[in-house]
Amino acid sequence: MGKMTGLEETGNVPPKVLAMYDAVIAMLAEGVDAVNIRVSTITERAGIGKGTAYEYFDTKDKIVACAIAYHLRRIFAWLGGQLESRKNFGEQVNFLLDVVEEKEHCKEGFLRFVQMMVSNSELNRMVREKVGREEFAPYLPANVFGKVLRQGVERGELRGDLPVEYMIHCVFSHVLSYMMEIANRDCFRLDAGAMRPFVYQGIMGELGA
Amino acid sequence: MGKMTGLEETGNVPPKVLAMYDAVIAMLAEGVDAVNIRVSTITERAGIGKGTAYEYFDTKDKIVACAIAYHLRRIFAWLGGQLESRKNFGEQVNFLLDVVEEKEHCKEGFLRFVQMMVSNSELNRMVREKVGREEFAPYLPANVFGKVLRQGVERGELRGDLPVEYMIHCVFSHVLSYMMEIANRDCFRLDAGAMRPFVYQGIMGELGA
Amino acid sequence: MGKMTGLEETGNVPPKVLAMYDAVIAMLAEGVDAVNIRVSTITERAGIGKGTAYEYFDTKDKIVACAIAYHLRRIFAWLGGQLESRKNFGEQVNFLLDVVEEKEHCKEGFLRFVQMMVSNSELNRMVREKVGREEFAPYLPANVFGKVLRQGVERGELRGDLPVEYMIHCVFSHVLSYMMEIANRDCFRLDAGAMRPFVYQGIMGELGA
Amino acid sequence: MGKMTGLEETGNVPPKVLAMYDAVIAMLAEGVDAVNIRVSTITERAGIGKGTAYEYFDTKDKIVACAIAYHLRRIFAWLGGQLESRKNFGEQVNFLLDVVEEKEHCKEGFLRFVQMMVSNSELNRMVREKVGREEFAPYLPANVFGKVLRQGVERGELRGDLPVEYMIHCVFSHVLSYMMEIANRDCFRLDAGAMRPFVYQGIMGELGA
DNA sequence: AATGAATGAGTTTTCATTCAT
DNA sequence: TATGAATGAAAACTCATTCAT
Repeated sequence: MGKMTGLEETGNVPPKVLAMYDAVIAMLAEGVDAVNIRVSTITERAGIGKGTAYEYFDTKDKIVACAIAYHLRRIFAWLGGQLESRKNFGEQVNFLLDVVEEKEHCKEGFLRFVQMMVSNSELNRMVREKVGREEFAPYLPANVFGKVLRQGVERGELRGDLPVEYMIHCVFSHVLSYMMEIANRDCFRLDAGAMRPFVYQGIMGELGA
Repeated sequence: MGKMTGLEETGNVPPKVLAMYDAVIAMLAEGVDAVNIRVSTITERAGIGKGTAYEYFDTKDKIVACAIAYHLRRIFAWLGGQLESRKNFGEQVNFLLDVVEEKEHCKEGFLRFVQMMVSNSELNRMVREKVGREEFAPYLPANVFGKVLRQGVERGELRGDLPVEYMIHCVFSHVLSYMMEIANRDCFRLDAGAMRPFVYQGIMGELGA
Repeated sequence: MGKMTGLEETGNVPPKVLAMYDAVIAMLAEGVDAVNIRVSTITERAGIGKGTAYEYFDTKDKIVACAIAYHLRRIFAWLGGQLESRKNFGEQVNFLLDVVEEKEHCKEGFLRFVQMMVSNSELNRMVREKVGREEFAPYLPANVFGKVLRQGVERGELRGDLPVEYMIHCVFSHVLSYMMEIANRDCFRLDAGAMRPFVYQGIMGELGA
Repeated sequence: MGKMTGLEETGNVPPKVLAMYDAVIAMLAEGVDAVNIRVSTITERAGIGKGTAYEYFDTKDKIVACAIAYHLRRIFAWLGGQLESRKNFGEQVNFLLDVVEEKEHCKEGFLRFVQMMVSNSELNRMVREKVGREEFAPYLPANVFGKVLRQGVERGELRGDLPVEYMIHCVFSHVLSYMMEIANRDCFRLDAGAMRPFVYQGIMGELGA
């Protein structure tokens, strides 16, 4: 049988593979370093035999890389859906800042995405390769945000004279830094909470019509 | 003899330890995943015996963590010095964007810093612990940027009505995202180069007097 | 799979484990110090892969401790069987003294037992822990000798007015010292051989009816 | 300078060597396995430099073997002196049983002696070699006990018709087994305490005039 | 397709010993 | 003589991968 790519449509993923993905994601969320995840732990937690992992994947790294890619896709698909359900850009930004303040899976996905961007590890190179493929495009943060921003311009809420690329950059950079500041107060020595209104103002001031 | 911490003053680091740090940093720059760095490789490249590594450090992870902490300190000390030698804020921002566009050590240090912020791996936790100590404070990006921004306000180039914390956030987020966009065109699908003027404008427009 | 304890019933020990036990015992008999036995040597001699050892045991010390416990049980089970097949106490004592004079496995087991009693090494503590368990009770020298002595009393060959505990002590102490004297003529400077009749008389004189 | 043998007269041992011997003996008494004693620990506890150990000894094993030999000599010299200060054989036996019941250094020395007798480890072979030399003869248990026993015969307290060798055997075996039974109740499952009068009687009955 | 016992290459770490000072 | 920094050989242990069932 052909091996998995991590880019399959949700419905197309065999249940055992799904169980493996879930096991990997759960361990990452528990703070286990990706490189320290063991095949035996994955298969144990997935409730399958160790050999079975090799029916679906060639190497351990591919298991983890596919799991991460699958996870990122799921997260950003969910994020896109959520954003589109908000009625105006202000609410959308607030929602993003909320997401970034909570501890859960979405924030974790964001951090994972950044990590993938800035790390040269073999594993992250593999994930980048997957995320760079055409199938993944609709779930790239650039496109998720881009869609939202274009709608904001169309609705007349946002300035029309800025390239959409820069608007994406603007939202992404503020959200990312805000998340890092919250996550690492010690290293930033900023009062992240008190800064939220400024961050909100910063985005709206720059992009608002 | 006491073991190393990675926070020693530059002059206080024994030459063999310095050679080890250099070996680690070189490998990281070559794209070797931190977790795949071998003690035997470090000592070979440092030109010392394998046992010697354990005279100065208890474990391999501590070697790598100290090397990274030492590297970050050096980079941000250098960056601070460079920024202070520019005569106005506009030049300082341009310098930052230049730094971020080049391929070399400073950019690498920035990426390493971000990676440390967003990763939960045991190694990065160790680095965070070091970077969070009092001795490191003057080299934290927050403080390096903070100093520059306060001077800009004093010189009347920058708005005085924003909390310096937010100003730091603003510079840091633009610079960081710009760097990520340049490094990963595939994932962002932005024309990073064409965006530089906008990034510059974004920072100056928000913070300028 | 569960790890070995060294107290499994003979039939329950997987063949690879048995091969490891045999390798350990053979090396001990060859005079290799327990602490100098290498995992790689054990597995080589057992004809299995090194990793396999760790399928059945957590650490090297556990391999050796289990092998010794298994060996002691086998030896004392054999000794008990042999003693019971002799028709009277005199023959039983003679058999014990014979055993102690020969160089082979039984004597080696006896010495191993004594060593375990008088040494505080981590390894010997582990063996003591195993030998102190309920499953091992029937093979403890105290019980092996106790059974024989009680039968001697019942048959009217031995005095009935001594506590069986002391009778055990009496046999054990004579046999043990006789063995040490034979093994270390230099340190005792006794003519061990010439002493055998006296040892025999000592035991019989004290315990005989 | 010539290296140490462990058989030097007490007054002839250089103070640094004495400090090393004490460090070794202390560690053994603390339950550290002889083979796990490290040169660096010995010299640290002795308050000397690591290299200094090699001024006096060729190898680590020789350090430990000499320390044990020195210790045994000191213990059995002390024991001989103590025994001779008791006025009759009954008191001497009682003294021996007292010694064996206490937890301290003398008992430890006895156990060490037995361990040396029954173990084939390289280290114990080295100690045996030392203890077998002429200089050590006066301190061998066989001779220490032999002297006492001969005096008992001369005083008419003990039977004159038994070879002194067997009398030594008799005392040694009872004392040794009693000690082992006390130290390892779990493995012997005897009520060692209650047995003391019988042990005393056993020795006196067999050897007494 | 699914399994898990078996494997051994690869890595960290220890520590006796050396030797320049 | 005394030292202790430097060394590297040697050993335990891990875990991805295979393959017979």
